[in-house]
Amino acid sequence: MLSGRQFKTAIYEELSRIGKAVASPSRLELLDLLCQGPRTVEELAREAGLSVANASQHLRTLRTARLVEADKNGLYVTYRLADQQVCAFFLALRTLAENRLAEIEQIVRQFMEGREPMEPLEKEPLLERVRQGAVTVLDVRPRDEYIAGHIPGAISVPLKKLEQHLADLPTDREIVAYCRGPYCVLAVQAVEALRARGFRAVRLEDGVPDWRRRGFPVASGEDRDEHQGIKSA
Amino acid sequence: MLSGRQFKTAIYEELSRIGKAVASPSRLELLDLLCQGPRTVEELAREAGLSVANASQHLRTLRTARLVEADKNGLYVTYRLADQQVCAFFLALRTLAENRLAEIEQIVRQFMEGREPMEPLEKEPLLERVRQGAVTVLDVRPRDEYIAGHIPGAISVPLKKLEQHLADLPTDREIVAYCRGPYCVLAVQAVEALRARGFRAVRLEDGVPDWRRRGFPVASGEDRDEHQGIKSA
DNA sequence: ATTATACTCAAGTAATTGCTTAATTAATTT
DNA sequence: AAATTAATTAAGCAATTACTTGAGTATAAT
Repeated sequence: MLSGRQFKTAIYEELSRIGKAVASPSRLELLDLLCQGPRTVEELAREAGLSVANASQHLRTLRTARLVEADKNGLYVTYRLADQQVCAFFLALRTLAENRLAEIEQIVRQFMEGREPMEPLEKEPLLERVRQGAVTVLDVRPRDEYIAGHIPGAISVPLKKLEQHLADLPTDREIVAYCRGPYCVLAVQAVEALRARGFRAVRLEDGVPDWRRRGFPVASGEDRDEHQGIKSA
Repeated sequence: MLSGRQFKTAIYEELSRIGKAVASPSRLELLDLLCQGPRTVEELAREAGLSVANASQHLRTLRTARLVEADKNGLYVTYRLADQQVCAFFLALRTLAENRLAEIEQIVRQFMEGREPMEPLEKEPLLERVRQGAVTVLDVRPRDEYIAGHIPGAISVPLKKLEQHLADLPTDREIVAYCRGPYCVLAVQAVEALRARGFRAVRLEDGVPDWRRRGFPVASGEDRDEHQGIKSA
């Protein structure tokens, strides 16, 4: 028979499993990456700047908290979020941090200083134009992440392959680049590269998880070449 | 100038401040209590079963993460959530844990075993009856928490004073008791006491934060004696 | 079979965290 | 002024956590 105190202790102990899982910067980065789609240990480790052994251990921690799941195909172990709710929770944590910790805005400002402003003055109109397909939308993440989920109508142009696709991009039309979310630097670099070559480009801070949270539809799979008349390889 | 890696490291470091804050069972219990309303250090320590010094330290940690704020009136320091969003975040964490960690359900089952079932078979109809005022609703938390926020129409009968109010309670009408939420034992004890005395009583698992999350209105301040014709002291 | 690859596990260590006790500060009461 | 109360802080210790290195396992390629 459990006493009231024992009961509460046991319950909060369980709740803290989730808390402990998100108490590490590395694990938060891994979760953020997994919000983009499933990945192998090696890829996650590389993206997050961790040793493979270290990433593996962090992933085990996340798995014990039941936030992620893994399965093995051949040599590779692919990790993925155990549930979309985990992504929603990550976004809730991120948003809470953004609202409560002024330091975050400061870090972003510090990173952006010296660069030209690349977000449009007003965010809502941009979202509306993206939603209506009134602009050319570039998904500059690695191809796998695009396939796992992307903004409908967006074309996949991984940052690394941007050079090869410059000829296909419109010079007269506004280009909107997005990547994983507000703290991903891929779209920032894409916009810089595009502007340096004379394109009209802006960055959308939202990633697919943010887009989904707004209630907007998400497409998945390969893109079909009907979009904006561009083939991406 | 911040490199991409430095930027990410700094950002995830910040995000982890929130994670670290909720990585401890004691701090989660304190947050849960603060979701009910502002409290002094001593009260929080007593409710959470912590020494005052220990509670004070945990509260400092929560304050460094900007999740709570404190101000001093005379000898007393009153802590409160820095924002309602913090309560929403706590609920999100709790719900995620409930969905992902089967152990929680097991702990609840273990606690409830041997007791008569006190939740109604269907939860939605109960909520509807509570909302319509079709039942007598008892708030069995300490009076301060009732004043900070309660279900409209509920009357304040702190568990400790339940005995004194038995005469005022209806014997023919269903009584619904609620407290802080699903892991608070006050309403469980209240229902047991009421049933032992022949009342028809059920427990509502929701606390005020859960109720608010459903989008239902929350009342605050002293109750007026028009409700159910009962005066509570 | 041997080698290579992707990943996990174990051991070791440095750093951090959690809790206690005791001292200290700040405001109030006597 | 002295004593009391609420809360914070400091010191100290045990427990936990984070990361590295090196070994071990499972699968695939040669």
